[in-house]
Amino acid sequence: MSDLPPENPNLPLTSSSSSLHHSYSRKQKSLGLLCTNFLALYNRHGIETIGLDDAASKLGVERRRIYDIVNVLESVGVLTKRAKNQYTWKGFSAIPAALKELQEEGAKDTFHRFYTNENVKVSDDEDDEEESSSQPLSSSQTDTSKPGSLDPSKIDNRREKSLGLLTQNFIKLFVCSEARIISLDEAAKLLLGDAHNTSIMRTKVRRLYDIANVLSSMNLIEKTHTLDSRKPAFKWLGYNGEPTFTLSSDLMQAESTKRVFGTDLTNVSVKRSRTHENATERRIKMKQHAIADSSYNQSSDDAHESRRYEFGPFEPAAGGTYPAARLEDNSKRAFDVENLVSDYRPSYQNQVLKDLFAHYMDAWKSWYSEVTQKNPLPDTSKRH
DNA sequence: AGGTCCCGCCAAGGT
DNA sequence: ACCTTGGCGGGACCT
Repeated sequence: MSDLPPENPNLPLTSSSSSLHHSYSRKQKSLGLLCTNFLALYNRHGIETIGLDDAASKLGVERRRIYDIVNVLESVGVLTKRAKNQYTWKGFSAIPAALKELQEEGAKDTFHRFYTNENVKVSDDEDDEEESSSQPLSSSQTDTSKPGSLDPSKIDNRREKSLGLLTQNFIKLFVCSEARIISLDEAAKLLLGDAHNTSIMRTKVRRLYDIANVLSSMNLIEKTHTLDSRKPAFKWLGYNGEPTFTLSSDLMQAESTKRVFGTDLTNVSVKRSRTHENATERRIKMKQHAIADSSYNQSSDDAHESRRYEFGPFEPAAGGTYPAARLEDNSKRAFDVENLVSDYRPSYQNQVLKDLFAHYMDAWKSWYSEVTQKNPLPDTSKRH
C-alpha cells in the first residue's frame, strides 16, 4: 500500500455540489491552498498560539507541509516562533513593519557590500549575515571529497539555504528595487549566484514555486508572466490590507474529523485556484476591502500592464531610506535623481542582478525626469 | 515537451 | 536516543 486511494468517500466535506468529478487533483493539495486554509483557520481574533501538530491535524496534512508554510509566513512577520512546536500568531498587521525592515535591511547590506569591497570576485552563493568573524570560509565550495572530515566551511550552510531566508531575499528583490514584476528565472538567477549549474537552478526554482504559492495565497504577490516574453513571472502586490478570508463551514467541521492517509481536508472549498477569473475576483475583493488607503491609486490595474516592469508605490515611511516615487507628488521632488540613484545603487556581485538593476534604474530615471519636468501625465508609452 | 510542485526520505539540530 | 526541523530532488501532474 502506498498508492493514493482515489479519494475518500467518508469525508464529510464535499463542498456541496459543483464537484464536477472528483478524483485526485494535485491542485487540491497545493501548498497555496493549504496556506489559504491555514490562514483561514488562524487569522482571526482569539488566536494567539499555533501548535504545529494542531495545525497539521486540523488541516489534514503532515507536519512537513506546515513547516513550509510557517517558514515563509514567519519571514513576513505573520508568525513568530515561540518554542518548539509553537508559534505565535502576529497577524497580517505585522506585515508592513516586516516589509519595511526587509527593505532597510536590504538597502543596508547593499551599502555594506558597496563600501567594503564591492567589486568582488566570483563569490558563488551565500551571503554572510550576522557575525562574520571566523574565517571567510574556504573560497568556493569545490569540495571534491573529504570523506568523513567535518567540513568547517559549511557550518551554517543550512541557514543560508533556508526557505525563510530565500523568501526574504526574494521579497527584497521587489522591495529594494523599483521592480514590480520579476520573471521566474530572473528571480532564480538573482537569488542564486550560480546560474550555470542547472541542477542547483532547478532546485532553487522549485523552492521559488513553494514560496510563491504561499505568498500568493496571502496576496502579496501574484503570478503572471512577462508581457513580452510570455515567461512566468511574479508581480508584487504588496500589502494592501487583509485579504478577505472566508472560512468554509466545511473546513470548520473538518476540524473534528480524523485524517486518513490519502484524504485531504485541504480540498475543501476549492475556490482558490489560479484561474484568472478567480484570481482577479479575489483581488478586487481585497482591494475594496482595503481601498481606504487610497494613496494607492490608479494605473496599472489588473488587466493591463504596459510593460515588463512597473514601478511600485512603496512608501519610504518616515525617514525612509529608499526613494519611492509616486505620480502625485512628483512636483515636489526636485532633488538630484542622479545623485540619489548612485547613493542607493546596490552592489550585487553577480552580473545578472547588476544588469537588471541597471535596467530598472535606467527606466526609472527616464520616467522620473519625465514626470518631474512638468508633465502632469507621465506617458509611459515610450520605449525606454 | 516543458512548467509546476507534491511528497517524503533522511540528515542536521535540539533536548 | 529520540524528536523536531527542513533541505532536497524524483517524478507525478498539469498545461
